[in-house]
Order: sequence, then structure tokens, then C-alpha cells
Amino acid sequence: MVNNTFNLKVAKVKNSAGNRENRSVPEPTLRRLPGYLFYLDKLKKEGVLNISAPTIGKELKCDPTQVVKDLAYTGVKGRPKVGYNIYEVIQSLESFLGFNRTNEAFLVGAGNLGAALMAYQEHQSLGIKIIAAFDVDKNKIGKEIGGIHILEYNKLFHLSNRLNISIGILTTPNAVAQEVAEDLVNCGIKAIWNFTSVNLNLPEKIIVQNTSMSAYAAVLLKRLNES
Amino acid sequence: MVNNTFNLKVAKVKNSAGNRENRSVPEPTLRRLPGYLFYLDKLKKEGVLNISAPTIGKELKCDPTQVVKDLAYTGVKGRPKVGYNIYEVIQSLESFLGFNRTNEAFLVGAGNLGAALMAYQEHQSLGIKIIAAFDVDKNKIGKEIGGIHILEYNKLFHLSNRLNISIGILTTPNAVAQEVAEDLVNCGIKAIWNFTSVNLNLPEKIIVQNTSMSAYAAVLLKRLNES
DNA sequence: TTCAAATAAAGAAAAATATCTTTAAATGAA
DNA sequence: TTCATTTAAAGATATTTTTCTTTATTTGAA
Repeated sequence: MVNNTFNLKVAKVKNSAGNRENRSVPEPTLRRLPGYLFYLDKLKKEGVLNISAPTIGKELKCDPTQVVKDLAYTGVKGRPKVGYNIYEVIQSLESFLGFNRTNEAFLVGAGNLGAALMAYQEHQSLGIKIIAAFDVDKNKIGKEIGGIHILEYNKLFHLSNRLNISIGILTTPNAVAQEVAEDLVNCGIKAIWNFTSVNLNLPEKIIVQNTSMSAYAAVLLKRLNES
Repeated sequence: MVNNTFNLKVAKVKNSAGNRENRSVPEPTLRRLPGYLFYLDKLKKEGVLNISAPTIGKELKCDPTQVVKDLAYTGVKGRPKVGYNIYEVIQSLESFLGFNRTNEAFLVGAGNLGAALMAYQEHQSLGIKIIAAFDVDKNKIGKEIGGIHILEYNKLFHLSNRLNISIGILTTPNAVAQEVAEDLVNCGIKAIWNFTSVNLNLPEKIIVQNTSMSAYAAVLLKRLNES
């Protein structure tokens, strides 16, 4: 048997830019991992020391073998008849997801959603720390939300030269989304969390995570109307 | 050949409650549809009359046959060599998704995310109209965001008796999420858009759409760190 | 020490989804 | 009118993801 830790199936998928690349972790798994983390954190506070995959599966209503496989991606080992050590599995999840590192980000567009995210990250750990926010609205510039200063948009270039930020959060109006995204890329941003409805046209190497509210509204409405 | 319009494959999948049910539209398709709608709306404003699936695919960077199949779910018919009539396809998408109906909703938890959604829906069509918001915070009660009044939480029961609302938007702190969700169900809510990190335990018939910010943050962080 | 029960891990099968291929229809130009 | 071209639609294949099955390990009780 080869080294277990790296004995993971490598899936060939297409990214948003359409080019094939090797990925070690399936996206559905990645989306489930923070759910485990939150639930396990709650258990830890309750004083639980060990937790089995079937128990997690029962509580989170998903297949126990899926839990085992998802957790295996993080490298954590469970013991038969006992389950996982709660400290080990939380530590493993956090370090795997990068939630224990400081992943610094710029936010552009301190409107509704932008302001919400700024205030939100104070209490809810997203694994991302917003360093500064930018806007063109004179009424917003100079204000502070969730401990984050809102700066003039044209200061973005200057500040990105000094700091080395790799994440950009895009919460601008749709009309300027493409333009701002290109600016972010020129500032050295490597990944964009896109909350607009615009399909961004950016270099292939840029990681784009689209999180459009309307997509989830659509699923909800359809499921409701077909029931 | 049988009637084309209803000649759609019916997928057997498990819903969040774990029980099998028949669904006519795959979730990935549903999530893509609002993206088409937004793009086509933009084209309409530019005066475009017809649009082909290959063109949509090229712009939105996805497979042209996937565009054809996704649009076919809405019932719209395209013409070879011409493509789809832009008015027809937009109308078809909106009516299929229910975006042209008034899908009324209650929102509970007028905090960061809640306030953002209230303000957001003023400008961005999500197909959902928030009728009233509820909170327990005395400082928030009586205020108005995005034209929506914030009411005392205990007024929820009274108001739900008069109005017949079927959608509940859950933007409370995690600690009270389960409790509030149960209240919403008791008020006759049929579908819950859950923005908390809590895995809700509710009757099977209740439609739950989980939209946890941390899930998308996780995907972004992992893709960034593995690149 | 032995054995039964519980469980993670690995592998196989099934289901769902995406991509590729073929077909047939419609258009506009010759 | 004819024909090449474009395209939607339908079907087939491939990929990805989930679920089911088997195996082997560990634990605690007899």
C-alpha cells in the first residue's frame, strides 16, 4: 500500500474558464466541510471528546460513508469503535480549509451586501479577513463598518502595492463589475469572490467564486412551486 | 414521438431530508438559469432580437449543448439557424423560475445579512418580495430598510394569520436559528432560505435552501491555496 | 484471552451530471 | 428551387458524485 495520506483520487474537471485541471478535492466535499466544522465546534463546547461518522451523518442528515470520505480528504484518522477525536478533527478541518490562517482580502463596493459582509466577518469566521474596503461614494468613504475602513476607490492601486493581498471581494453594482474585477487583477489579486450577477471575463489563472443570490433564490422558488 | 414539451427526464434524487422524490429539473440547471436571464436581459437592452445557444455558451463560458438543454427545461423553443427569440426566452425563463410572480416572504433577523437582503431586493430582482422583517432588538424594531418595516418578533404569529406567506428568510444568529425555524413552520411557512450555519431539523415537507457564506469561502480558499 | 460489536477505510455499484456525437429542421444564398 | 450551412433537439458516452458493500481494525465485555 502506498502512502495513505496522498492516496486520493484526482478528479479531472473544468474550471469556470473552461480549461481542464487536476483537483484533489471535489467541490461538493469542500462545500460540506464548513458544515462539519461548525457542528463539531458546537459539540466541542458541549464537552464531547469523540464523535463517529454515523453520528455526524445522522445529525447532519447525510450518508455516513460520505462523512468518512469527506473527512479523509483533510487527512484526519478515526479509530474504529471510537470515531474521531474532536480536537484532532476540528484542527484538521481548519488547517485543511485554511480557516486558521489569515487570508487577507480587499472588498470593493461597500453597498448593501458589501457592508453586510464587513459586519458579518466580525462575528462569523469565514476564514477571510477583510483588510480594507473601497467605494466611489463620497458618503461612504471615511466610514468604518465592522472595524474596517472604507477608502476611496482610487486608493486601491496604491494600497495593493504596499500590501500583498490575494483575495478580492466584489460587491459592486453589476454595471461596473467587469471593470472593477480587471482592476483587482491588475492589483495582483489572485482570487475573486464575485457576488454580482455578471459573468466575469478574466485571465484563466484567476480563481473566481461566483456567489449569486439569485441562483439560490431560483432553486428555492422552483422547489416551492413544484411542490 | 410523444409530446415534446413534457419529454423531460425525471431524476430521482434525495432532498435535504434524505427522502427520495421526483424532480423534473436538476439543481445545477436551476442554478444556471438566473445567469442566462441576467445576460439575456442585458442583450435585450442592447436591442438584440435573437440569440443562439452557441453564442450564449461562448459568452458565459459553458457548453452550448448544456445551454440548449437548460433552456429546453423552461419550454422555450429555438429555431435552427436563428436561435431563440430574446423576448420569448426571457419570458419563458421568468415564468419558469417564478420571477414574474410575487413570491412573498418574511425575514427574521434584521442584522447584517438580513438588512443587506432587505436593501438588496430593492434593486436586484431575486423573484422574492420581503413583506416584513422581524427582530427582537429594540433598536431595530420600528426602523425601515429598503422600504420594509422591522417589526417585533412576537408579531410574527399574528401577521402570519392574516397574510398567507410561504417563504421565510432566516438571517438570525446561529444560536436561535433552529428555534426560529420551528416558529416559522408553525406559522405556515413552506420554504426556508437558511443563511445560518445551522443544519435545521424540520419536517420533511419543508423546503430548506441552505446558503452558507462559509461554504463558498471554503471553496475559494482551497482553490487559492492549492494553486 | 477470546469474541462480538462498532467503526473507519477501501472498493464497487449506482445515480446524476456534463460533454460529445448524430440527426433533422430551417434558413438564406446561389 | 436547390443546396450548403447553421442550429436546436435527441441520443450516446464519459465524467463526477453519491450510495452501497465488503474488509479489516479496534475496543470493551465475557
